[in-house]
Amino acid sequence: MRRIAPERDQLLAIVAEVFREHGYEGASLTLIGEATGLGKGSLYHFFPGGKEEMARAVIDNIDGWFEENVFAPLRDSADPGAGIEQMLGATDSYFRSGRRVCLVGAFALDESRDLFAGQIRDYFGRWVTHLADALVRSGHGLAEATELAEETIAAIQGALTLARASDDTGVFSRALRRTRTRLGIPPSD
Amino acid sequence: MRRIAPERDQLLAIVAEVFREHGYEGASLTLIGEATGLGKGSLYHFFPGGKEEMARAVIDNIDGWFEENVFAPLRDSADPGAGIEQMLGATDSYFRSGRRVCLVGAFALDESRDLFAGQIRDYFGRWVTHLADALVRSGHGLAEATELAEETIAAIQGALTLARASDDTGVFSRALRRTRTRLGIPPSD
DNA sequence: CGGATATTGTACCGGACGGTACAATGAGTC
DNA sequence: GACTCATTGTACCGTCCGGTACAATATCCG
Repeated sequence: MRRIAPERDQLLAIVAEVFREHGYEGASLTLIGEATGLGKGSLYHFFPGGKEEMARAVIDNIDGWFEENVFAPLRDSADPGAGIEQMLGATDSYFRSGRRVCLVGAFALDESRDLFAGQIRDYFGRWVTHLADALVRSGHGLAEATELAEETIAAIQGALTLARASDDTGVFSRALRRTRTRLGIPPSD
Repeated sequence: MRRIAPERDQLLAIVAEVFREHGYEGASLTLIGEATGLGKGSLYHFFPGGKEEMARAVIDNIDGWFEENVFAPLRDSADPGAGIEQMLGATDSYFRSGRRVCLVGAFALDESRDLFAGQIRDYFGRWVTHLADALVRSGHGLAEATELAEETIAAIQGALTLARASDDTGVFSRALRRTRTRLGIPPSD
């Protein structure tokens, strides 16, 4: 019986960082090898499908993290407002207040989208849906909740782009603060 | 005396499209050659600095287009509201209602940002500044106008990401509609 | 121990990459 | 026509790309 190695998460996190910083095309196997300390032999042992499988596993891993730390609070919190606040906190810490970029968002922009279209659509779709659900449960109408949710996720993604473009994490913090206000969450600081 | 070839704009537009679709790394000289119908000889004749100079020229060209069609109306329109409406119209048509991606935004996300950091910061900085100016002239306080401007550009960028991720141009249209409402511009349709 | 299986390092593959060299062609000018 | 200079096609460069092959080594388990 084989154990599921817990280091796999750590490995995927490192690979994710390479994809995040260099994009799908820019993340060469050499870079991935250097970052992980693994040679091609090992890399292809863990990911026989090569680079594409690595990226797919990375997206799945990110998706799982969001499922657990972002979507679950939205879905399961008795108080939808508290769930939304948990989501915003998790989002802020995940993106390191805008110092980190959204890998899925970056993949969505260039041609690598074609390879991972399903996973990308899923990730954003579930984020919007779960947030909209929470908003409905906190009293909004369905149509308004859906628009508000879509607006929120777009605001986060846009703030990441702008924060990185201007090299100013303030952009991201301000975007999150505005989001809290708009969604009726009491400001955290 | 040499004429400034008017075809240069057209050439840059084609090269821009390749960068837009494939990203900086993904846009190979072969792809650029095929799209433009030019061999390497011609390409390196027009851009002795190679791919990097091509990208720089493309960003400059885009910047020029925005200067003329987006920033100028914001700056020069007697009625700031009309200027903002012109900016939104130009933005919608430039991004083809979300079918097209923002090249500068895409460059901002991956490592190619390091090469073009100045140009990227400039592009977004001027966009935000000019919009904030117009908002001040239409009666907002400076602080509020700045936040509103930053929020607007982030909303546009995020909507582009989301539209592309979900393959749904409705995302972009809805974002523009919300922006009009938030900025106090009467809806156009 | 032994044997099986998981993991690794290394050498190698064909092809594409960005870039260069340069001779041939084109077009405008006197 | 002859000179000039812009433009182009082509062949080539060294390097890195993603991927494969495979033998050597760990690791686990009986």
